[in-house]
Amino acid sequence: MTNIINDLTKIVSEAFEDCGYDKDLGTVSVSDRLDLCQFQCNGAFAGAKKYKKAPFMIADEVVQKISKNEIFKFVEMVKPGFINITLKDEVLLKKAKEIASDINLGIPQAEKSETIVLDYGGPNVAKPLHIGHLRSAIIGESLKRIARAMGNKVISDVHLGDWGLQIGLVIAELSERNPDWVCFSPDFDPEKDKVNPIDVDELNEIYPFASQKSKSDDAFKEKARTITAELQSGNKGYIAVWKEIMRVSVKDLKENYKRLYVDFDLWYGESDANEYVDELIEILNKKGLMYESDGAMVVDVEEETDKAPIPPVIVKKSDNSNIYATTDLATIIQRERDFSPDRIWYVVDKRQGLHLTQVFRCARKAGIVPDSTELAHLAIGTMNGKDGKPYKTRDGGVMRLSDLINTVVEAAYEKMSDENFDTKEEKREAAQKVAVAAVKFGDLSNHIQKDYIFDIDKFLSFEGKTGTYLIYTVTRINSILRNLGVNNDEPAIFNGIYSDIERELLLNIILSGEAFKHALSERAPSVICDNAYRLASLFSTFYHDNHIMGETDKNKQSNWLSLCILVRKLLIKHLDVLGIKAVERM
RNA sequence: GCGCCAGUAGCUCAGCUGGAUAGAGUGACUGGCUACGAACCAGUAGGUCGGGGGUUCGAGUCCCUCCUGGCGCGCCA
Repeated sequence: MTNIINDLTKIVSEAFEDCGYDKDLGTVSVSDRLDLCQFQCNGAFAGAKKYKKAPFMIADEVVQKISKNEIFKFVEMVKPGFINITLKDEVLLKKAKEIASDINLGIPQAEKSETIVLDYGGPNVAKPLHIGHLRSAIIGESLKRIARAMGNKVISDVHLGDWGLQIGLVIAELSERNPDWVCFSPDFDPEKDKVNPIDVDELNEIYPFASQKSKSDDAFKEKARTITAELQSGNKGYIAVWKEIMRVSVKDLKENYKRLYVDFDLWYGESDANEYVDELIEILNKKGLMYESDGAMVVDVEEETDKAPIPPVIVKKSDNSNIYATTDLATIIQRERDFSPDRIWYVVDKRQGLHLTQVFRCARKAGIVPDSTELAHLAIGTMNGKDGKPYKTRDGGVMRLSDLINTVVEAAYEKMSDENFDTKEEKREAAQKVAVAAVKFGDLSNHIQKDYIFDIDKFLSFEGKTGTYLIYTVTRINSILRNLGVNNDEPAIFNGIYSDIERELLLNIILSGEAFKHALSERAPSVICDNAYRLASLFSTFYHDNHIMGETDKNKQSNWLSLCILVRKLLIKHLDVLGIKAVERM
């Protein structure tokens, strides 16, 4: 499956070279003036500087060289030096046919498949998911799917926050509320003693309570710190209650992520890196990187080119317990050992930028990953309220993720009419998919690293550039195919272009592979959102202008049906990598 | 204080390595359902791209400077 932009670039580059110019000038891109042409090359401008020659003269020479190529409807020089290209319709039709019969629908496949560890989600155990967790989860999920769709191996890891002070706080609070629990007794024996069960709702309530308490109660805070340190060094009772917290919490997290169609290959957490901590410390010692400072053990990570001082990274706290930098570094050792990844991506809030910079630098200095392994922080922006500050509900709390989803599901359910469904269950299921589409598209269409305003009305609006519009477009195609009894995967017959809008739609179909390329290289699901919307929007115009079912010219009709089938498949593919499911009816 | 990011239509945002007439959605106004699903389509109005310098044949995009906002800056994650 060849790529049209590459093909054109090759032709134009060779022409530049034949004329005695640098071939790199021949880069062809999609035209930003579709009224003038489909593709353009602006290399003559750069060439003009280099060769001290008027750009139109260079462009003219290049155009002369390629004007006879039979794939062009026309290729021309436009002053002051643009090279404008438009392809013959047959070329577009042939390309569309290739895409329709390609299992990857023209999505370019990696020449060399890479192994990518993708770290996203990052929820803390014992803490319910709130809307602040939405972004990392669905952006990470989408990047995973995009990378896989392009032929890479991706291992996703939820990387639970399960080993730090927050666990110490929860255990401390549990021990104050339930001093009689057997796991808090000094003679606790994990072999024969059974841990008391914990209720998920109580667990969800405890963390914010304990967190608040530690701010005013120093003795309690100290207790939590001690428990954290003892847990990390293997206290049997604490380990047992920790396991119970994990069991309850992970079950709850899994249910929540499942509703969002977010899933992970690995449910590892910070605790899983624990067994690599000694090795980490040994490496840092052996290389002489670690030294004592104010009672803590630290590693310098400053570099000469830094514009601002970067503080050393703390790898052991003064009480010898581990901090998140420790587990993050140990986790890198673990990942390197298990997967030897080409890349490790962290889909994490951008406010952790400094921390990850420190960790990455320390990892490089310690040599725990090869230089060729990319360590990247895919920084995500903060979700703010309409006042520009981190979002709070009316009563000042945080909104649970499950509440957000429930609200949107309800609204979607109300909007749908019963007659489209045989059963209530079917309708409920569709409402769930529509709601996820609305929420995900609403978030993913924003740039990942930019802060954005959380506005529940935006997620509840099912009109315009929304996820709902995309699946609505699919259901309209479904209707036509259903009414005519046409199979979804009938072989494509592209026998002509009967209107300008079809030409534009075909061009967009052919260029969709570029969007995937761009989305992966920029790690930007929003590029997929834009392309999906453009496809759906062009299709809608075409749909309004032409009545497919009533068309009497059978050639035309079968051509249009092929277009419907291909657009449907491609839209579903776009939705799939966004983590959105289409529906038959809505 | 230092560093990073941002400032584009009433609102929310696109704009790829500088290129032709700065684009969407939404809101406002207008038109279109006795043809495949109107959660749709077509159109109108709305912008000195934060201010000021500079580089360039050409700047929303690059450089300098100022203003405004957000975030980060050692034992939380």
